[in-house]
Amino acid sequence: MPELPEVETVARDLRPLITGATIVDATTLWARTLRGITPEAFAIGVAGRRIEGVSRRGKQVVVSLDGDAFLTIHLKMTGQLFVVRQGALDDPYVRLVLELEDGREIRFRDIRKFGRVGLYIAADDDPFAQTGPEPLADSFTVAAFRRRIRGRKGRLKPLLLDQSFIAGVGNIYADEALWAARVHPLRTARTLRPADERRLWLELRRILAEAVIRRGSSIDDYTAPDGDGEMQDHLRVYQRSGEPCFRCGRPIRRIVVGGRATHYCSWCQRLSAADRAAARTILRSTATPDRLGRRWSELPGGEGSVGLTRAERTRKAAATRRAAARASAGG
DNA sequence: CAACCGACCTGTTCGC
DNA sequence: TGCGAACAGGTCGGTT
Repeated sequence: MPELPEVETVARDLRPLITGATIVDATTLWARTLRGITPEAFAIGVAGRRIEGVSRRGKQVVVSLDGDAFLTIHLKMTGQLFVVRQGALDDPYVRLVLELEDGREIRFRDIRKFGRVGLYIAADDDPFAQTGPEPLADSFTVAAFRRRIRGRKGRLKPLLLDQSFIAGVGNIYADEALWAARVHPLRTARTLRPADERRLWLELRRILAEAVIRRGSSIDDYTAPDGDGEMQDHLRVYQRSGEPCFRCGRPIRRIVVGGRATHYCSWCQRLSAADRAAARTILRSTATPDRLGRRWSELPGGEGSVGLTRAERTRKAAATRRAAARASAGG
């Protein structure tokens, strides 16, 4: 589930590997991977172009090419990028291959086929016209955040996930930022006081910056060309349903907001009476406390550490799969 | 503008 | 043991 820190890591890993290389051909193995262009037109469009750099905008990797062209790569949930020598082991999940002049190839691997690659030549249209500001940019000041959030009427969780509001925030870092700022995910934007706005702005940036340093969270299928991140070991609420809150020890709760799992501490993240009344249906119908189980050592009378929580088992299995994917990608 | 839904996809986990 | 349902979640298009 690549969000801003994961995509930033992929872009940084890729940059020294492919900058200066020239693309000679493209092979599309799943046509819908391409956004609004046929495999034939795409291959013609990229052939002969030199890669001038790799950057990130929101959750997309941007590969700049000569002649005012660029590629956008959205990894969505399971997309991965690898650079391997041509003739590396076959992999059934590779959807697009960019062949390089120097005998290597860039592979876009994507189990669930949600990922999309776009080619833009000579600025026909701006794919980022609707994309919100970069939360880690210097220009994203607390004043800028306040200007954007004021006048919004919705709840904070969906708002943080709205890419036209802020670019790059996904389910993991939205939950983490709200927990760190002690703001309830169902709180409405208009009820935020200046101090709440400042904490949310500060914690959002602090957590995203920390996650970039830690190379992102390697959960499920996410990995970067140079290997897994470690932010998953520093998450405070995400996927910790039923486990104790790191601040107050009460169990983390899980609700569903806008179809997405949302984790929070009902003690540390308070809701006003008005917001609670408005959110009563959500809080009641989707609450699933303790569903994922907790560490034995933390149960009353529990002794020692017997086994792993479900989240831990899942992460362990996922790490094994990622290692296998890297091996089969030849890198 | 807000909120929700189904669609897009596949692999893993869970309940029966 | 096996099978199907539920789940994971980023975004888009559509509806209320």
